[in-house]
Amino acid sequence: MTTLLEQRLTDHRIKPTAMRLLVLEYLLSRQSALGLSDIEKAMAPADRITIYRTLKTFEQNGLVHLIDDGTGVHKYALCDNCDPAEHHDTHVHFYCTVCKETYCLPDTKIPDIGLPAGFILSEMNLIVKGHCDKCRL
Amino acid sequence: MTTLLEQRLTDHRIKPTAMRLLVLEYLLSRQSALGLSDIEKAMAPADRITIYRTLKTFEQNGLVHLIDDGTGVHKYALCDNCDPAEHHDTHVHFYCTVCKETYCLPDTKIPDIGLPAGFILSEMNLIVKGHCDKCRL
DNA sequence: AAAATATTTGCAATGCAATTGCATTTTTAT
DNA sequence: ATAAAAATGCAATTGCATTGCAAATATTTT
Ligand SMILES: [Mn+2]
Ligand SMILES: [Mn+2]
Ligand SMILES: [Zn+2]
Ligand SMILES: [Zn+2]
Repeated sequence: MTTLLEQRLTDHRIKPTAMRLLVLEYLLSRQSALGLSDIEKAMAPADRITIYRTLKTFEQNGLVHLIDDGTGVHKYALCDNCDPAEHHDTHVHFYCTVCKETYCLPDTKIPDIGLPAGFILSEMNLIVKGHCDKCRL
Repeated sequence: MTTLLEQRLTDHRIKPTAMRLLVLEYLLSRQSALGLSDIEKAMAPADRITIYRTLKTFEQNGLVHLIDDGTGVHKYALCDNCDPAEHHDTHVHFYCTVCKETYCLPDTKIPDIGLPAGFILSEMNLIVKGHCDKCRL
């Protein structure tokens, strides 16, 4: 018998170890992007480095994507439907300056940009800061 | 008598010290955004921390803006015409993966984004990666 | 099942860049 | 000239990502 969690890992060619199942389960339970320290706290007393490598494996296999939200801390969020080979997470990310949470906005795509002549685009990262829907006045 | 460099500092309520004049002059001489280490090399053997604080002062007074280009190193570039009080550098930044230089694209503004209901925008940062005009194949 | 191999994990150590504390020097005001 | 304020230089700290390596665990081969 194989659970849904296990299935999700094996679909991305990741062997389902205990740690990996726990991390995946935790990511699924949260709706915002998480930093390594966040996950570390939830997994205590599991080793930080193991979680780090777990997330790296997830990222390399298209299960999570890495978000640079400008805080200096890498955030991780589950991919919607990325290939094990290639990511295609081209959505905007939102950082709430009140609750300090980082959200994926999967339906908000980064618009095309007209670059000066001679500039060739390969990737884009758009991060928006402000107040999230839960932090209104 | 007061030089143009001195004028530019005093216009932003910054007292023109030797170090500050040198850093400003160097920023003017380069067309890409610079990291602290870049400037440090050019100012050798001047102290790194003094340069750091010089740049911080510049930034606080609207003379330079700080760019987070995703490399993990802060980059500094002269502002076009910012108030001493408030920045309004809403342009796109471009990171060339070949020459590793970061460029301001002052004429390429970040387009408006439609956020989900309840999200209030306060700032945006768009960084585009690719090949710059000097690094074509 | 036992041995050999490959993978995963845990701990220690490293590296890198931003940032701060504090004493010293320099500048400005009295 | 003296006192106050600002700028500088050095040392130290912090906070993160990242790697080396040995121990533990899982997988494959005999
Ligand atoms: Mn996302
Ligand atoms: Mn710029
Ligand atoms: Zn919020
Ligand atoms: Zn280039």
